[in-house]
Amino acid sequence: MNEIAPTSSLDTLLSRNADRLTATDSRLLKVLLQDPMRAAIENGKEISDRAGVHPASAVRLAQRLGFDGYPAFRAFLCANLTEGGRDFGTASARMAARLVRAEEGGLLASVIRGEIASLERLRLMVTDADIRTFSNRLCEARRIYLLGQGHAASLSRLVALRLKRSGYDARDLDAERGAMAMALRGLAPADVVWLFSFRAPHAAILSLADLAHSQNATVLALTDEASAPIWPAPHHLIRVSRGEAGEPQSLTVPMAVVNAVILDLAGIDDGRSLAALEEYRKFRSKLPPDWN
Amino acid sequence: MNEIAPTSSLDTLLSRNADRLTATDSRLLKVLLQDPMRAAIENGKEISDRAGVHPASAVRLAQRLGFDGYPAFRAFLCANLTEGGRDFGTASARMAARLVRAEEGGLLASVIRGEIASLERLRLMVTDADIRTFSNRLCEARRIYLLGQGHAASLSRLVALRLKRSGYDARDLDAERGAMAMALRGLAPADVVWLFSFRAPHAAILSLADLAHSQNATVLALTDEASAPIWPAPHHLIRVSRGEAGEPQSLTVPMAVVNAVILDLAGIDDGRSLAALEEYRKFRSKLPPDWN
DNA sequence: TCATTCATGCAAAACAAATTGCAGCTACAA
DNA sequence: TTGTAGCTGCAATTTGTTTTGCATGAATGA
Repeated sequence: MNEIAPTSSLDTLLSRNADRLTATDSRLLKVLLQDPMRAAIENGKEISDRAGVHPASAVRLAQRLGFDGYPAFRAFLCANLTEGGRDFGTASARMAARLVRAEEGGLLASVIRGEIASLERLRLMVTDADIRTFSNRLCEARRIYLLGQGHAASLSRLVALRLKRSGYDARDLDAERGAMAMALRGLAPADVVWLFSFRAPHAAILSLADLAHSQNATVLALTDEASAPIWPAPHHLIRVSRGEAGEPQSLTVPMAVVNAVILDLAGIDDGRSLAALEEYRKFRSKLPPDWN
Repeated sequence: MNEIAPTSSLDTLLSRNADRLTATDSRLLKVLLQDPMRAAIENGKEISDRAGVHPASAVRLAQRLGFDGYPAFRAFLCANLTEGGRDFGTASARMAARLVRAEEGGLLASVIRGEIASLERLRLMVTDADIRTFSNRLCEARRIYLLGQGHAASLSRLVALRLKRSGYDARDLDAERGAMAMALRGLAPADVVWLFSFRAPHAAILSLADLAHSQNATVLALTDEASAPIWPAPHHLIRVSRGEAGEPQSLTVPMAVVNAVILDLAGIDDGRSLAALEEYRKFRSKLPPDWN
């Protein structure tokens, strides 16, 4: 059997063989193209059942298109799907879509609308009890380790800074790349590890979750809907939506969550946060004004 | 076999059975969670091969999680993947949930209200023309240097990351602490320096403004009302209010501004941003899933 | 009208995946 | 040390999927 050039797409493949395709093939292709994602997941029998044709026809279609057999065809579909990025809503596609929509009432207004809509949705997805759980764990923690990757790293950095100013021993592990083993040396059951993940979790996140579990430390996680689950499962998880309406890259929603947690923390830690903040302010005012 | 409630997510499923899971299960789950999409496409044998365990272990994992067998588990993964991506919960369900929670004036609700109020005020303080000025300068820039201190550093980090992904030569100077002289070596009139300052400007901000002026580079600044003036004065300044109503430490408002700028940039740079984002996505999809 | 061609379904065979009993192994407790 | 429980891989079995030979029937053209 002749082999399929890895670059050729399903479209070109179909148009090249358009004349050779039969009525049954069309029925199959109709079903197949209607939901390529599903087609990539199912096997030949399921597809042909859905198309109302015999499984043998699926095999013959694959062969007519130049594949060795149905499995080879399915593999091709999968490759097209994951690489070709059918993967619903790519970053650039979403940005483009947004550019179009931004017409009405100006760009900034549209961004603001989106952020507000995302915040409104947050109200429905997270409860005060979720916030309280997080602040309780932080309050009890001996030390707090924070880790995020990519955009989430900006957030973990911010949280580390604010927790430090509130008198907590917080460490942003992203700031200690390359010396992470050193930083994590003393990870103990009394410690809390707080993970931030907004897409597929980076290996470092999973490794840290693993390590934390093995050391019996408490694991908190703040993720979005797009994020794949973290394993081992965190002890406490807040999952927010950064979706559709909002600017997908924005950290507005997760930032609102951490703001609420840090604020709640100040309410339950018997003045520890407030005292530390006050002390920090005083200390800072004594320094020459150009110090951090 | 007990059946899986259709609502339960993989997360809850895993945490519910966390204690029953074995070392082999973890190896499987690690592989599986690293690329759930791929896992949903592959069969039990392929997954277990990739995890380096016997196919039987994949079957047993599925059974331990309460499924009849591996195929049932895979079906569950697929359902999670296709539904999770889409809008879960109907509009009416969300409306109902909202009515229940609308009354309570909890902490999170008040944080959200504050953030929204701040965003509303932003609309009045900044115009699309301001945004456009920034995006124009960025678009023309040969190279973009970013600097923020304290909380603002989280923002400059985020902006640097996003500009880089949009195909611009952006450098977060905070990441190069100690080597700043090195990083700024080639600062030229064609360059843009973007400063972020939300309180009294740190000495480094002022020095950089000074240096940029002496080299005839363009200086942009994003500050808040509390910030003392930057001197020499930046060529373009956006000043936002993070005040009273909102959580004063929050970066929501300045982040909305940078989101708008980056979005506007994509609209005026003739596809440069969109092409770079697309290329980045493609490149990324070719890497093993645990790379950043 | 008849012969040829080709698409299709059927069913059997070949192949691949999933499942399960079994035995070896390890960890832990008595 | 010995026993027990439980995890794991192997291999045989069961179950499911894919492929192919064959028969049917429809369409085309001589």
